[in-house]
Amino acid sequence: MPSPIPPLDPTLTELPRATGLSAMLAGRLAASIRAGEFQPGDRLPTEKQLVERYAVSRAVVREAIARLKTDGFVETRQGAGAFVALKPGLANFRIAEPGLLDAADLAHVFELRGVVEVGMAELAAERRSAADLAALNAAFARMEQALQSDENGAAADDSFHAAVATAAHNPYLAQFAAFLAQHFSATRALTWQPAARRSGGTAAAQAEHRALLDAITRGDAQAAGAAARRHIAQAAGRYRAADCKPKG
Amino acid sequence: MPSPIPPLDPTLTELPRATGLSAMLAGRLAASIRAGEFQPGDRLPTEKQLVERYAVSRAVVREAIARLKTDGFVETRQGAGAFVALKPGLANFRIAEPGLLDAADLAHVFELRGVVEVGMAELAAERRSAADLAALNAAFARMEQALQSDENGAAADDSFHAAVATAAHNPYLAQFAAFLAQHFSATRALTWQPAARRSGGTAAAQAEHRALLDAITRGDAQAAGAAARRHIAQAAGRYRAADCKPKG
DNA sequence: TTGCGGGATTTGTCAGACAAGCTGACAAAT
DNA sequence: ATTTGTCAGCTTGTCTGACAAATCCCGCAA
Repeated sequence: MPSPIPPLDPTLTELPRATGLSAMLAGRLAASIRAGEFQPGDRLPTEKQLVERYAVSRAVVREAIARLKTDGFVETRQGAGAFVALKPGLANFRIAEPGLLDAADLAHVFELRGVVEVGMAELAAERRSAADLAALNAAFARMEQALQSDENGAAADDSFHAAVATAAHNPYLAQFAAFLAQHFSATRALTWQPAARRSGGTAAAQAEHRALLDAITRGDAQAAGAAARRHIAQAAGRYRAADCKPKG
Repeated sequence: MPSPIPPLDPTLTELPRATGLSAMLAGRLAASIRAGEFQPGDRLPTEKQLVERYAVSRAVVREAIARLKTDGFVETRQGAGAFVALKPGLANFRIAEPGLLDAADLAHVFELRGVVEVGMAELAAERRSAADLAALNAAFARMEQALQSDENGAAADDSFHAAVATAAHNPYLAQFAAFLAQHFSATRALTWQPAARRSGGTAAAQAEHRALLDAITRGDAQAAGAAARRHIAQAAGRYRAADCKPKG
């Protein structure tokens, strides 16, 4: 008889992982830049000054600076120094950790996701191949079965949205959608929780999935976009409802 | 197993823009991960092994690993080693340097930009304030003046698109649009070059700007989205035409 | 004023060392 | 036989010192 205790969920075991002095220093410097303490083009303190100021070794300082460099906040020139980038943070697009966003920011990110999903649905309707449709139908069928048998269809839900991304035939669009979706895994899990089953939320989401699938199958870009827009809006509504529930 | 990565020789450095040994090493390791030579969850070679294989110091190796860490490709655990992230490269969204994209990739990025710009235009039409409209009209007037007097209106063009982003009242959307637009500064400059003036391309772009401005002023989201879509499509067309021109 | 050293400064790289934390194996205890 | 304690070896994190390469700044000369 194996242990009656199920294995720990790896995603729940890594909370306090603010590893390292260099990460802390990088965070403080980035905060200083964001706060406007250093203007674009300004020179940062030298490594020696930072070593003395924060009482860490030069290795730590260099690692922190390197992190800011890859984040696009600073640029360094050998012999000259480290300078705040002209367009800080525009070298790559990054969003704060899922748990660190307040409600307003989350709404904005959700809206960005909606824009991308709508565009993706329209393109998917125009470009879907036979193989794309097969994948979409398979994922939909798995969600349908999960809905009937009270199983958790979150994985099938993910597969469905991934299939839409594939059908749009644009790897950058798909990668960005996956990047954004990452921040809303809790939302999708919510759709398949018992509370949502009882209130009809799960069935409503599935109806939205069906509308999207039908529009993509017909090749109706406008309808697909509208269906995606409705799906995202409803998901936002369900998320807000669940979020406010503890208050009464 | 033979080394899948050829040794690094600083004297044969291929890309002078990747300043530094650590950047080169980081690029090679990232390429290996993308190529699937290391699967998600796999352990990377230890720092000592990398030091011996590439004949660089441990500082270089550590800086390269640190870069991959902030890029979301690897995670390190003290005492255990460095591991390929479960979802490599999904910690942030990044696009290759403007000069390194081939035509197909560029088209995909352009399409992504179109999706975002359309959504942004729709939201701007719904949310624009009086101040937003004033900024839009000011930028449009500057473009109009540049068009009449044969000046370069690229800066005003940037201001106009930035004003649309502001009017959408979503900082994440605006930041992402700016991030993408970065890769197409050449396209916007193209619109205001003498060749475009003579062929009427500049005037056509201005007409598209006017349609977008009118729709946003009226608060007509659908028309604003359509105008933005047309503007991006035309810009793509102008860009392709200019790109193929040297061939004949 | 302009051009040109040349020393001082700063980042990039190297080397060695110790501390902190993990892994696996072996011995001891139940 | 299973569990627990211990330990040795390995790996990453941090510290220290040094040198090379690139840049900056200031004084000097034409």
